[in-house]
Amino acid sequence: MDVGERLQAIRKLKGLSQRELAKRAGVTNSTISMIEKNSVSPSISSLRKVLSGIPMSMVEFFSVELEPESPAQIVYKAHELIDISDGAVTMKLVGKSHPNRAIAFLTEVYPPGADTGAEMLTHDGEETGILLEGRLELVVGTELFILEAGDSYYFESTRPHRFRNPYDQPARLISAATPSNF
Amino acid sequence: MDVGERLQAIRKLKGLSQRELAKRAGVTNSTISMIEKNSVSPSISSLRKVLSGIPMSMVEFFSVELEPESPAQIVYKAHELIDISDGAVTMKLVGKSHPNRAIAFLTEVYPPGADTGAEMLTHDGEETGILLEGRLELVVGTELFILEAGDSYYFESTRPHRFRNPYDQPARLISAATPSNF
DNA sequence: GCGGTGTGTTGTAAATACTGAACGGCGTTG
DNA sequence: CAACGCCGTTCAGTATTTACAACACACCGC
Repeated sequence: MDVGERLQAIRKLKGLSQRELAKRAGVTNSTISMIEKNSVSPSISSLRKVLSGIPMSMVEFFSVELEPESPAQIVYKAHELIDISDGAVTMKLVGKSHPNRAIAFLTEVYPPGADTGAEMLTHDGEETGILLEGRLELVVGTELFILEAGDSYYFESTRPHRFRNPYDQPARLISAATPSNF
Repeated sequence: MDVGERLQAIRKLKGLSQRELAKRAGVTNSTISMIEKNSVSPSISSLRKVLSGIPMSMVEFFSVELEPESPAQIVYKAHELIDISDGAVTMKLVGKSHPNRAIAFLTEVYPPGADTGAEMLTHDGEETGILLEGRLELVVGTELFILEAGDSYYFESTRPHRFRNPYDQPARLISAATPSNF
């Protein structure tokens, strides 16, 4: 865990010089130099000042991955999505070549009558989505919502939930959940 | 962002006294006291020493959620999304009442000529999305992609990237990123 | 060659953080 | 009520970090 190395890598990634970053951060260039050379261990307040010039949060700073990423497919045509349909509901997952994805991003179609099941779903994480067309019924906890095209939702997946399409038109939506369960 | 308050909350959560934590961490109790009272801003090295006595990483320390969750709105009508538009690009965020959301889920519109800027973006996390209509140019690292309606993408946000719409039709897409930067 | 502008590094003096040894408060035990 | 143990705070001295101002080097235009 090398603070100086991290700072230097991030600074260069942003294309900033020590002086430029120092000016934005409200510290002197020598401070940046010494931090990067690990000849000092900056105080939290001064590191935070430095990061504010990037800008970047403490959490980001300490969790940024410095190693170059492995090559993976980036763009997917519609037919390249993984079909993980469950029963009547059509679900297609974006990013098949990302085995350790953080986000499950999918397009879903609920035909008339489709349902995630009478038993409410509960799992870890958070989920969100937006309805593109049709109407859809969403139950979270004891609350029931009727979603219409353009409506969106966001809730903690630990709350019991259920999706259902009791209408006579298919409902099409795009959703995201984290952490990914697939 | 109150370092002292965080440290005290975490220490008490672990059932440690200042002296006990100090002993495990290899610092003096007065150091802990002053950090908790915010009468000093500890150096990275000493904060790291302190955290090693818990034990806890820097990332954990800065990302721990101290407040209990408040009940939040679940369903949002189209007009209830937060507008975080940046220049020409229209961006609307789902889940305004989730201040500590894990996912940034948004609808974006790139009018003709819109661009995230000549300077490539790099930040923590991963991002994904799907193009609903129009065409959009995506650059990741040294690769250039042309997205068409129905195409999707998925990549690590640490890779320099840029979105641009050089075409004469607006591009509309839905995206998800984690962790949320907003 | 020169002067100008950019880079990162390095002395020194001032500001800040850390240690070690006090202190006062609080509950328990004799 | 003393004596003890543990708690968190405070103070003075020491150690570390920071700002300011130089410095050395590289590049560019003239």
